[in-house]
Amino acid sequence: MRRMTARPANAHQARLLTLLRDGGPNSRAQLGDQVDLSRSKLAVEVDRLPETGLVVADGLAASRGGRRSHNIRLNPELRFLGVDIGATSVDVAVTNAELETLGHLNQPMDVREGPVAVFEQVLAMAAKLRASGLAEGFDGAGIGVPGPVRFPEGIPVAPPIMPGWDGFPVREALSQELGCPVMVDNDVNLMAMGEQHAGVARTVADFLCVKIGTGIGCGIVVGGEVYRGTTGSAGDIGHIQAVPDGRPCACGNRGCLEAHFSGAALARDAVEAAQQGLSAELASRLETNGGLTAVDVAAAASAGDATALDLIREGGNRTGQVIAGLVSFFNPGLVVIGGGVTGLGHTLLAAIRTQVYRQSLPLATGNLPIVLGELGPTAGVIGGARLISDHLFSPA
Amino acid sequence: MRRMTARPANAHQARLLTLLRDGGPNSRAQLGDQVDLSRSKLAVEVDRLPETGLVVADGLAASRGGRRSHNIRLNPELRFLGVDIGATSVDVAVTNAELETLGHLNQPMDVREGPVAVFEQVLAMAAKLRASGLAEGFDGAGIGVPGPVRFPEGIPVAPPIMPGWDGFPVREALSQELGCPVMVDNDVNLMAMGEQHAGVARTVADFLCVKIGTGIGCGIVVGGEVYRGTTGSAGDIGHIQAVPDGRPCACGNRGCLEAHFSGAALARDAVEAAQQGLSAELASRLETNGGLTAVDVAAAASAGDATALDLIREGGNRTGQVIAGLVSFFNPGLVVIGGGVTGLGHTLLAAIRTQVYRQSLPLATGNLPIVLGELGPTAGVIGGARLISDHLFSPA
DNA sequence: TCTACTTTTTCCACTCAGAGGACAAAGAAG
DNA sequence: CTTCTTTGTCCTCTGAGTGGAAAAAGTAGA
Repeated sequence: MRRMTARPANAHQARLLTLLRDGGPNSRAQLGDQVDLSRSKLAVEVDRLPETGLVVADGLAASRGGRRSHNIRLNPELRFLGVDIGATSVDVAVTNAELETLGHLNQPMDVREGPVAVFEQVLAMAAKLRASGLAEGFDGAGIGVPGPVRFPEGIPVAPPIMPGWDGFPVREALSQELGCPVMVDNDVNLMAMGEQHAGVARTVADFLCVKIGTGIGCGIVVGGEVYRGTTGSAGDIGHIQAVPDGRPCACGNRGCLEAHFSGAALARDAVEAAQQGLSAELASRLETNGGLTAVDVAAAASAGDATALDLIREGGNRTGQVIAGLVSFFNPGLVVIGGGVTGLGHTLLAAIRTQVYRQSLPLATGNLPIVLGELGPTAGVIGGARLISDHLFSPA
Repeated sequence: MRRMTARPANAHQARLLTLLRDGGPNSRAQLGDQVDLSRSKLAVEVDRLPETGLVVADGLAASRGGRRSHNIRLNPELRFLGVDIGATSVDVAVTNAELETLGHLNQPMDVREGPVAVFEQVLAMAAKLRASGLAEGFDGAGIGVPGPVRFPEGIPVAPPIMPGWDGFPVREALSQELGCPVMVDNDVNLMAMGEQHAGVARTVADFLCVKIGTGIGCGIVVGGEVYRGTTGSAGDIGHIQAVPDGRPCACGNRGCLEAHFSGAALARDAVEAAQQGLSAELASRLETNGGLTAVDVAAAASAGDATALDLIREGGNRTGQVIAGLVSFFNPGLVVIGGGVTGLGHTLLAAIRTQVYRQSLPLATGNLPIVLGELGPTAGVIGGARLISDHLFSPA
């Protein structure tokens, strides 16, 4: 039996909830230092907070030189589910209400199998996490899918790499199955929210989060809020033209960034190079595994293989050129690089940095850090938990 | 002697002021229909509004079937000054508090002469407008400059085409000279605000406003608010690489959009074409005027000159490619094209549209209008008036 | 142990924004 | 001249929130 939780009654309670989420257990007095409310008003709101089921008392705090204060904290039994559906694998994690990961599962999986098959898998993984004692049930879930989403309804729209998902009511269906509130968003937005909450972007209001996986996307954060665009497709930078008259892309155009550099493109290029005998390292790996992925290229590169390094550098240059344009346009305070190819590490990062710092104007790049994401594969699931907690911790 | 005006005391008054600005004179009853306040509260706020000096009574309204209501309106004596400093000319206009243009002057002028010379000119133009009886004095001024601005302080920063302006305290200096509040912003942002207030973008929350003049810039509006970026240089798209290893640009790089298409680049290309004997039309104009500008190219094009048309088409293609990338990234609800080259009209627009619709994904372009600005050279000055009115009509 | 000082919490009186009803004022329609 | 509608004013009531006083629960030194 699932406990029922209620949304906060007003903006004050919402603010207190986020303070408890981001700062952990806290005394009433300390909360008072952080919000701008009179003692009396604070007492009233704090007293009412447990009625929502989201907050519980937590004993006495240490003395600060006088009477000891009462601690409160978010209900430690609350559980959020973060789901990050990638093109070729799915991550599912359980967090507590403070968005700390308690358990994390990853499984290979092809999104093209369609929503029904994928969610069967996701639900099985969620059940497994529950069976291992991490949760009795879920109080909310945040789902990331690799394509544009009509955000208010939580429905994917015209996702190029996910045929069969167009119009599928993800939010409603999963809410039914899980018996809890669900929010759905593009996976890059979730990654951005994850890095914002617990990663490198904690203190930046305007930043970009470029995710290079099977495809390429970009989370856009404006004033601390994710920007999704008019139809929910903002950040879809994989099909920006990077090479005039370049390679044909699945979208029908030529020279798209994604056709020249992405997990898929990199793997294809590596196979080609191996077959042409350009790299003994890659050729032997191809023979051993029967195929190559970005991971193989990363390994070959760190073994010093020149061809692998060239592939990474060239891809980084292409990506860097596109990012340079976005930096000129958007003037962010930070650029985060993440996704599956993060394993390519500093070779990739150096190539991207070179292009951006060379091509964008000094005013935009002067104080612009370009860094790898801190959270790796957990960014997405933490972002999912963050998404649903933002929803549940806001007034109804 | 200038009257003193005060800022509204609270958000309700601010809301009423913008309603009066955007909807003109209005009866108390009609205002009541538009705001969500009880009659008593509304009466209190409306009664206090004249204390600010911004609002005056305006007789009785027509009956709506019962007792006639009292009209109020923004003080008809209020005057805002809108100043749009371009690279090669300056526009100065006077508006009333409803942001209607009462008088408008334009003069050629080179920004490179520096802020002192330019503002001497601007003040002379403002004095001329005042002398012609349009204003006794100014209650506020909004200034647009062709480069990035540290917005809160109103100080240009590192403007590439305006040497000598870096760090000049425009806001403070002009506030002194004019004796009224002043706000300063990038000229493309002003154009965006102008088109938002009185032009094609009245109903759109997220849009881009591309201004092609001597240089190229882009105003970015997110959720109805201008987005300025971390250092105020957002929208600086003139130096995005449009042509790999293309022409050298003043910024030190090669292939910048601005180096390939802008008022300046177009004029240069036209001269070159004329000298090479590619176009009799352009050659004769070159001989007559001793030089060519975008206006000549526009005239030649509408006379059917093939070379001129080619120049415009190629420029449009370049610009369209860059815009296509921005559309994929930003997913706007509208793209406005404006600036000095608007005279190139539909040839340019068609080229841009072709590229954008071809290169961006259907989800982003499906319902995306790409249109010419409606206000032409008045967009900037109206935007300036809008900028200062937003400031004056918000609680202090 | 006792005393003086701090910090936290509760209690209470007070202010203020705002809502909404009653009613007066002003006009329309017959 | 009467009846109905709309508009504006007045007055009371409510609920959010503030800030002071005092109680509760500590610490630290004599």
